[in-house]
Amino acid sequence: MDAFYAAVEVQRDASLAGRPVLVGGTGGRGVVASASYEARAHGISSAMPMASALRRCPDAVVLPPDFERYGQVSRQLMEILRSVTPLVEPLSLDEAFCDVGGSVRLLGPPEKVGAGLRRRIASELGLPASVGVAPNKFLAKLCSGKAKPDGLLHLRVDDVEDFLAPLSVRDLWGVGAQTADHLARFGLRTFGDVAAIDRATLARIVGQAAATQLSELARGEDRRGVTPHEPAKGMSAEETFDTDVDDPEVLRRELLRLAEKVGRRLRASGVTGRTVTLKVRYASFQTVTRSRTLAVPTDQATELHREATELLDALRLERVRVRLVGLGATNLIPAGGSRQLDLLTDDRWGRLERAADVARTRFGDEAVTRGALLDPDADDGGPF
DNA sequence: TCTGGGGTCCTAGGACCC
DNA sequence: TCTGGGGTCCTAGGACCC
Repeated sequence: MDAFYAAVEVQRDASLAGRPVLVGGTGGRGVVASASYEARAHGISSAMPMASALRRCPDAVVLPPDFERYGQVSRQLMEILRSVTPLVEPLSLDEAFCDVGGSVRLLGPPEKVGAGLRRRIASELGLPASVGVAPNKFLAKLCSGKAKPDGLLHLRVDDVEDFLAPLSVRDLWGVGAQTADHLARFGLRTFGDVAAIDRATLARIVGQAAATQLSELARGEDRRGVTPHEPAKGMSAEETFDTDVDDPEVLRRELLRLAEKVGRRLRASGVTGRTVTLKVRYASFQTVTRSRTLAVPTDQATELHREATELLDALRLERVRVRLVGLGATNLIPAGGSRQLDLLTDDRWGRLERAADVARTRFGDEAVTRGALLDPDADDGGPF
């Protein structure tokens, strides 16, 4: 999808059409998550601080993100894609790979399928989309990027080499600003440069794994299949404060809120996490993580919070100013694997949190809250 | 008004095991 | 008569993607 969040907002409010629209953080430290093409004409791009964006374009309309809405539209989008093939692999809310190799006899050539999808997305969702049609995932993604905005690009096998050779290494999946600079120091600026260099030399520059990947991608080779359902590897939540925090109680309370969020999502997905990670970003922007792997995986906020606060205490912050805290769970394991343990132990926290899930599903997210999260001046930082 | 939030993957060192 | 060679897991950091 093109400028997805901004486009959804424009579709919802026609008075925004033709105007520079920015979706993103509206607080002092917000960044642009999505910018309409009118805003991009002013040099605005996503991830830019909102304040800088507004200096470039003071007339821009700034809207906070509405992820519930984007999620709804995303589900409709994926349904449209799945009407063409069950082999749909979402890459994010607004992007997916579709393997239409098996649908040719039924639906016609892939470029015709792509054009049809664009028409349906425009008429049913009222949103612009771009499509890349190519022999593999990497090339298709590359083409969809080159097709933007609101276009379709079909790359035929015979044209791959000529098409790729002059492209910047920045278009290689996995090459960002840093790696591009690094490659440039060795005279590697285009796909052609990377394709031509021998792999052992490339490995000395970017490491073994990256060398293999970049070498193949630069030649247009990508053997990855389209896989509809990859289980999540981790779940996390983090919060950047409007102003830096040096009060340990505030940090602990924020971690409790984040633990609730992560715990709920673990339970909703039916998984438990064995490794808990604390993330702290200091005012200096230096970022550290500390993690601990548990003997028994958990999906409970109380336990996530306890581990995170222990890791926090071990940092011995001494009122250092903190800009962000985050909490994550990785090493995910399907829940229920250790149900016997629940029978043997007194699982009151687990029952309590599952009951709260049910209440929140029925009565809304605000239905159940921890006492410790209600009054900033109350409590000792412990749960409830 | 300097730098969000949710992810994935890779590297590298150390512990530990056979 | 001072120390091999895997393999796996854990931890911390960093690059990158949307």
